[in-house]
Amino acid sequence: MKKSNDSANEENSKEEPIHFIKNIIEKDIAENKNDGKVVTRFPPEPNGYLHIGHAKSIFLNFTLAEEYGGTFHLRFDDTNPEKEDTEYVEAIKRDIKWLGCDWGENQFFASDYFEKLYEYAVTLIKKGKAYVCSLNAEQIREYRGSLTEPGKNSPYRDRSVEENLELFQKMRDGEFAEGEHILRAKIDMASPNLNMRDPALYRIRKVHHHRTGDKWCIYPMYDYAHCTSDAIEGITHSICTLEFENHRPLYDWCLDEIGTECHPQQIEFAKLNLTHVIMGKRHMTRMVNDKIVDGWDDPRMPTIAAMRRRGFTARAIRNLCERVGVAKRENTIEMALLDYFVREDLNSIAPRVMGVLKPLKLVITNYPEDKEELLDAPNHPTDESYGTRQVPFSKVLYIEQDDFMENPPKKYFRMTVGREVRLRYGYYVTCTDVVKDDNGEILEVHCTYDPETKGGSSADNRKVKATIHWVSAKHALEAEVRLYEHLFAVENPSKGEIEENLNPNSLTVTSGYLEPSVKDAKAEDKYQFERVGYFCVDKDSSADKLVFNRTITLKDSWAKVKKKK
RNA sequence: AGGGAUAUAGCUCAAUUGGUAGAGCGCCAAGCUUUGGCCUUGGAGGUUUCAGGUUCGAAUCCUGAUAUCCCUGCCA
Repeated sequence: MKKSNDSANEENSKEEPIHFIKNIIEKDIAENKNDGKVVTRFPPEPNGYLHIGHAKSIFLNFTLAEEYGGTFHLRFDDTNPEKEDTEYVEAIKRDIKWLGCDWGENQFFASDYFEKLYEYAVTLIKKGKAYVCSLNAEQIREYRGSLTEPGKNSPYRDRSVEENLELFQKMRDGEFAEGEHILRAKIDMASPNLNMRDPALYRIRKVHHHRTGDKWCIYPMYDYAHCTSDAIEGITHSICTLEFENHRPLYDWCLDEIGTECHPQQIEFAKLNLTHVIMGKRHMTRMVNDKIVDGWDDPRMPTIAAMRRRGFTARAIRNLCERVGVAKRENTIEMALLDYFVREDLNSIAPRVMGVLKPLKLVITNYPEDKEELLDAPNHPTDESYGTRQVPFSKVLYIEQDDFMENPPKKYFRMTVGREVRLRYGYYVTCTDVVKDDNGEILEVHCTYDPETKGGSSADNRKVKATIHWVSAKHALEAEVRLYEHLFAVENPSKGEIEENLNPNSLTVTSGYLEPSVKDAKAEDKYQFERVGYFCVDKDSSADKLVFNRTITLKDSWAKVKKKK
């Protein structure tokens, strides 16, 4: 366990890491900007499940508000009814709650502001800063110009305020077909920033909205709805990802021209990427629809729901997000770092049990045929509050196939003929011989035990090199065990070739023998199967059939030694 | 007439604002251990993208290159 006797030093090391957004906020507070208040928000579009990249943004916004005595809002950015659904709203809320970020009363929807946004648009029209354009989509694209060439003005750009007002009202009233007109900002068709070339503010969509129903047939665009929603909520720091950097001038333009009292500051940071996964929503949706994975919460997915099901903890995810920091540099985090935080947290909280995944029968020849004992075993190696349990012991056990070798290499110090090893919490046993079938396959291993070593230690203090785990065959529970590896075999799966880069071993379904103490385990219960890994009860588990997910293996330095040879 | 952003260890980030670069993970060792886990200690690993310049002194300031990412939805 980690210990430090230098309290000052420990205090320092516990401080939250500083980063450029905190610097901005601290400067703002020092200058009493926004009356020294901090209001942040997480603004998901309810059109898919949240992934670990979103988690970083959620933690960032939540902890910033928490740390500076501010407020954290959850606002659904539901301005595109074609893609959005309440199913996603519920899933998103569930995930954010699980992460431990409480938005309290501050749950909002951009769709709550549609009326206000409409009024703002009228304001812009009256100021001559917005106009109804009747070009079709293709024409608008042509008029926009290109990256290297300026665009040209729409022929409808100089419509009168009165005409614009009337047309916009009619758009709202449903008098036009989709695509017939849009409302555009009047900015600068020659701007080098394409977002400023008279961007669309409203489009006609005769679609049912999951919250407003059929009340509206015009819907605001992101650039217009996001800044105004932020302003309405009194957001002080509107944090988003790098790809919105080019949108910031438009964010500011809208609020300046509308003249909102509140003008939040948009700040961009680099989103989190992870090796061995694909996080793009489109691609994840495809993997779900094409049954490459078994749903959004397939434990191999990088979604919050999947990680939860897999057995990762919110704390591990949070520690990762804090550790990787906040910066503007594009980055891809090694999965090994996530693994580290998952192991770190699980090591401290997961009760220990014994389970054998690849069973090999071990017969203790000098142990009485019908004898059974209950052996005391601590549930946690360092935290006594976890208590102890009793594990049944008998003449015939299962041990792990990997824990016996007939012809062991150097440095292998588990069981082999003639060697004494310890059965965890049990006895010292010495292997005497091996029983094989006609093909030479090992069927069972025989050994003798030393009755004087009960509990796993000897009076003469003699050393054994190895301790191996076991399960009493007679008492063992059989369970389905799902073993997971990276979904993709390569670090950076190229997005076009999902199938080609899949890891064929990403899921192995097997069975295992577990000690009886896990009989009543419930979904999401987490254990360490000693010496094997961390496991979590799956939601598919039932009293009749236990199902465990392998969250992650233990670090295995023997595997490294073996590999080097 | 293109614009915006970013470059420091394998990965992710620091560097008190001009005083010869540090941390976590990863990697390699050793110690400890009733988990080959945990824990402890040590080590390797840097032309700070490059080239000039200013300065006693540059990751930091100046000039100029280069590389990578983002932007031409009536998506967000």
